[in-house]
Amino acid sequence: MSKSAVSVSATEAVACCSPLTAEPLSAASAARIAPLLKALADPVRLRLMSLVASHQDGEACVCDLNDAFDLTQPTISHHLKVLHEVGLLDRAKRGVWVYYRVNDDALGDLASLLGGGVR
Amino acid sequence: MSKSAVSVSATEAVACCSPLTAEPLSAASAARIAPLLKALADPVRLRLMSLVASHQDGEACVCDLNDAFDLTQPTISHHLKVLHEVGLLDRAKRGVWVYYRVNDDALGDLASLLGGGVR
DNA sequence: GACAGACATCGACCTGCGTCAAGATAGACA
DNA sequence: TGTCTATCTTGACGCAGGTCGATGTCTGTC
Repeated sequence: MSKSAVSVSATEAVACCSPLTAEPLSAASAARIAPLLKALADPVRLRLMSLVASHQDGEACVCDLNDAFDLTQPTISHHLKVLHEVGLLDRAKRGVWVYYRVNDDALGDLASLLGGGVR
Repeated sequence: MSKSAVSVSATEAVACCSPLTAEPLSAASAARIAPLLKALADPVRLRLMSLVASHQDGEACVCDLNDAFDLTQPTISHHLKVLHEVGLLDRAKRGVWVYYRVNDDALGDLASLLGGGVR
């Protein structure tokens, strides 16, 4: 699987040479990774990820997230959808409420790509 | 020209903040970090970073980078400028040629933010 | 069955970004 | 000094993306 460009063994990643710096990225790999970064490259979505991740039990209800921003509910819903579509957030509907949870694997892979995460 | 010192220290921008999953990110912190991610959130710039980092001696000339893409030289120059302005790439002009080098601290701090790694 | 609340989707507006062609700048060399 | 080469800057175009108001869908309650 070509995903190896992203999910490189974290133990091999050293401070001096992260996967990104180890060898030239192929155009295909770059095209696959860029959307993940683009999804994170927004202040609102960055805070959403952080809010969800640091929330109790690691998951947060949309109603909680709405209150943290001066934005309308559709806008928050849109940002959550973007994060969900790239795989950074998982969705779970329980009754009337919808809960979001951070996908640690996806986030970890990105960290490995940039700097190796483990130092 | 007097506007050569546009670039900010990417290290300062990130170093202030704890990992994404530890506690909610402030709006100010998110606004500082998002531009860094946005600079990386482009397939061309992702490959440029990778090409520069994995090049001999860790630095690459613009002429080398142009050949790796089906884009015009001004477009490559534009992308390099974006990466330089957020502090992800360092610039050095020697004679006619301009060499770019990856700022490892900036990349490492981004990775720490995403992966929760403590330095 | 009808109503109310939580969340998603749709359509529209406006800003920002990637790209290119053309011109400008700076160092090297005769 | 003048010319050549390598690179950067400017201006313009088209498209993608963030935001909002209005509307739709689903679930639980009376």
